[in-house]
Amino acid sequence: MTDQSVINTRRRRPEARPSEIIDAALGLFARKGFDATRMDDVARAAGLSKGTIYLYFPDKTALLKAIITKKAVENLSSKTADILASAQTSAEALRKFLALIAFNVENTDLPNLLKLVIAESRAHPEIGRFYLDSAIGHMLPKVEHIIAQGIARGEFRAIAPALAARSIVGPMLFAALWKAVFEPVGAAPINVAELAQHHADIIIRGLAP
Amino acid sequence: MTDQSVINTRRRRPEARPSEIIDAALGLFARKGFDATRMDDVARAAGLSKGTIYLYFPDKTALLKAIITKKAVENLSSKTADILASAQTSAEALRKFLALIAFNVENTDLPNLLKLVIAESRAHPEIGRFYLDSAIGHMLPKVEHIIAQGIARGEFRAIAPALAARSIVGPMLFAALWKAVFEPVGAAPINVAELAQHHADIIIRGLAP
Amino acid sequence: MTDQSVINTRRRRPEARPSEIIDAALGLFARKGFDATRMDDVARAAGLSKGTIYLYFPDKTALLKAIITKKAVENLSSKTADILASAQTSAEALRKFLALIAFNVENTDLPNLLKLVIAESRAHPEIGRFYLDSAIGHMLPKVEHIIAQGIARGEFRAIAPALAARSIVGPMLFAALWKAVFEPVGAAPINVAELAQHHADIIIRGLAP
Amino acid sequence: MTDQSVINTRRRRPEARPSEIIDAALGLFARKGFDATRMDDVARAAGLSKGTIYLYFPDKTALLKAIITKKAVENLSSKTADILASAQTSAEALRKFLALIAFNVENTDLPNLLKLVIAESRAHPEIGRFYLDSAIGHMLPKVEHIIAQGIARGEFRAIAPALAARSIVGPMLFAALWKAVFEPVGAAPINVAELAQHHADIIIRGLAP
DNA sequence: CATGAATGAGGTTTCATTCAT
DNA sequence: AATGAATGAAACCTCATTCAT
Repeated sequence: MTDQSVINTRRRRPEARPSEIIDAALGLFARKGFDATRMDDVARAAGLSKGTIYLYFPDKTALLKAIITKKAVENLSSKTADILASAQTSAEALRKFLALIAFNVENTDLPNLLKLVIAESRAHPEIGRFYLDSAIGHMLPKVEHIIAQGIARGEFRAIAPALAARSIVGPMLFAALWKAVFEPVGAAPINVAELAQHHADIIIRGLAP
Repeated sequence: MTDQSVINTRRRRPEARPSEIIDAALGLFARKGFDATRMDDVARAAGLSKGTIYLYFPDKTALLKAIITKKAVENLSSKTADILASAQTSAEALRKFLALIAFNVENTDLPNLLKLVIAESRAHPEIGRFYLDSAIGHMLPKVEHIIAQGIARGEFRAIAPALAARSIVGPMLFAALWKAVFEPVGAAPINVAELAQHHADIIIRGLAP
Repeated sequence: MTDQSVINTRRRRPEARPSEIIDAALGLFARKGFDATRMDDVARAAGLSKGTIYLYFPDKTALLKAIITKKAVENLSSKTADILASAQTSAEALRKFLALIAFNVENTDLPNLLKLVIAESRAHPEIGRFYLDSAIGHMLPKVEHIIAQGIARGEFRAIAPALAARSIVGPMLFAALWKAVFEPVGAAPINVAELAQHHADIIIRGLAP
Repeated sequence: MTDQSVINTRRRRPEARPSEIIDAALGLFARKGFDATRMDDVARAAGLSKGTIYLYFPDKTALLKAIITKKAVENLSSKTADILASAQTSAEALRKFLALIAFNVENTDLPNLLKLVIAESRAHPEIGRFYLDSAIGHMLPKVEHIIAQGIARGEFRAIAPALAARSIVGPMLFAALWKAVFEPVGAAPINVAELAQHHADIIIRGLAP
């Protein structure tokens, strides 16, 4: 009708800017890699001009860090807690946990995020460190806790929870990288949910007293 | 001591040159990443001048491919076959296989190679494809074969070998990336051999009829 | 003589930029040759930095092509048509045409442009082709037309217009290359206007019935 | 049928080496241009190794100069003199001269040599100067002499020999460049002998008293 | 004489970052 | 706040030239 209807860049809630930029950038970084993505590409994808990005992020690396920070926390399922709490047995908790990870692997940026962290952590150690602290540092203990609880309840035999946890999440890492790295170059798609369920079967039997 | 000890690089081309360059490059690519490594760095690390590299490799990408090719094949344990053949039971084969992978993860370039493949496969899809075909395409079938054999022998219950194989190798992938990605940024070192053994325990019990 | 007089190159992009670059480049390419001219030289001559050139031309070759395109068209005397139209006789048209070419040889970039085309057409065949199509492809037919008209009018005897045309323009080519190639290395300057007039005399007599 | 029969590089008359190199180089310089020709290409074309060239020529430019020197002199028809001497009239001399040039344009390296000189004379002024002195400096005076003689004999009207000479050779220059520059990029081939003859007709009529 | 492996200076091009508007 | 023209450092790669054999 009037100018009102024109989506004016200068009028859009500017508080949302950083988030818009981050989303645009993750898409590109994940698809093309950090180095191969130009700041110009990010700007265009965010509907802004190159210079504007620098009003919100001091440099390209800061943008990468912001992405990891935001997405790692987002994926860091606040849901996890709820879902686990609702499980009646440790075996059920394990199944639900693996199903949740599988869902994230199949439906979120998690695989690409992981790939990004792996690829860039040498050049930007803080990235690796941050992901280690926030994402992994939160996940592994939860699994270890499930195991320990299962042992305490007599559901599982006495094994080392730290090692078992890695036995449990390893195949999910496998699935994530398969999706992010190998499927794009022609590997047969993997059914992550099925793998998670099958893996849970083996593990739960393997942990039985 | 004397001039004798000075290695003259203008000596006649040793057949070993390409291999020397590859080794020097893998170290740098793994430590600093492909893009962040300058051809000059590679040259210096190999004790040569920049131009000399180009006598053996047409460009930087070719060097990367050569590394993957050589190292993937090297790590592609010709030993695997022998070792597996010597196993009396499928369970033993599984243990030996995991121990072998663990050994490679702890003592060879495998983790760095893997990280390199993951990091560069988007920019250079042939790299990912090649690794998929050569390394992974050889490993997974072997594990699947062990499982299938175990089922046939009545050692294992009837499960899907393809899925079980991923349950088995997943934690080794976890270990490799832990070493290559997270230990360098401060994560606690992982005892891969122990993890492998522990994982084998769980899996073998989990597969029991 | 204050800061006012300092031209700020960070000013908003003037539409004239490409033209400024082209002019600067032609001077250098003609003086030093295409290969021997560094993009840095062009940039400095245009009062810009190296990178800026690439905002307007994708690469060095594109710059060369743009020069040829612009200058060939510029020299492609739109005037030719007018001037020829005003001639009462074919002989007069011939004289005027030769005088016009002579003027261009003495007062425009034509000789240097020609030299550039000759020098670079092997490495960049499109350059040669383009010049052939645009410059030469327009000039020769005009001359042939004058001849044909002269024959039709009975001013000239019946000869092959295509061959006669080459007899007519040849010495102008000679003059252009003399100026561009040999005068710079010490040859005695040539009076092109005089040569044109003298040549017209010979030709017109030579074509008389 | 002993080693004798084996063409041994090290045994071939080494006095001929420079000449062999020059011939190989001219072919390449003419076909690909001076800058685009690698010393390696020259070496291979001459059946030698790169280093060997440097035993005969101090650098690439020296090789270019040697080519111009040798070929300019070769084309500098010692024959010209004889042929001209045999002419009964100045008109006949003119015809013979033009026919000779046409022959050279069609059957020798002359066009490519000319193109080479034009292309390289700015970067290597001695080249241009040398060609000016030797080739052109010998040719033009001969033509001027024919004209002067014709005037003296009453065959031609009184015109300026220097200017007339340029009217005469111009179209041959045109033909040479047409062959070397424009035919390779798709121009219709020119019949040089025919042009020479036709041109001679026009000129001789044009010079008639 | 001849070789060819080795060198390293030098040029084009890219792109993160700056800054006048 | 936003723009986008301008910058210039940095990196790949080429190839004339050298020199140990």
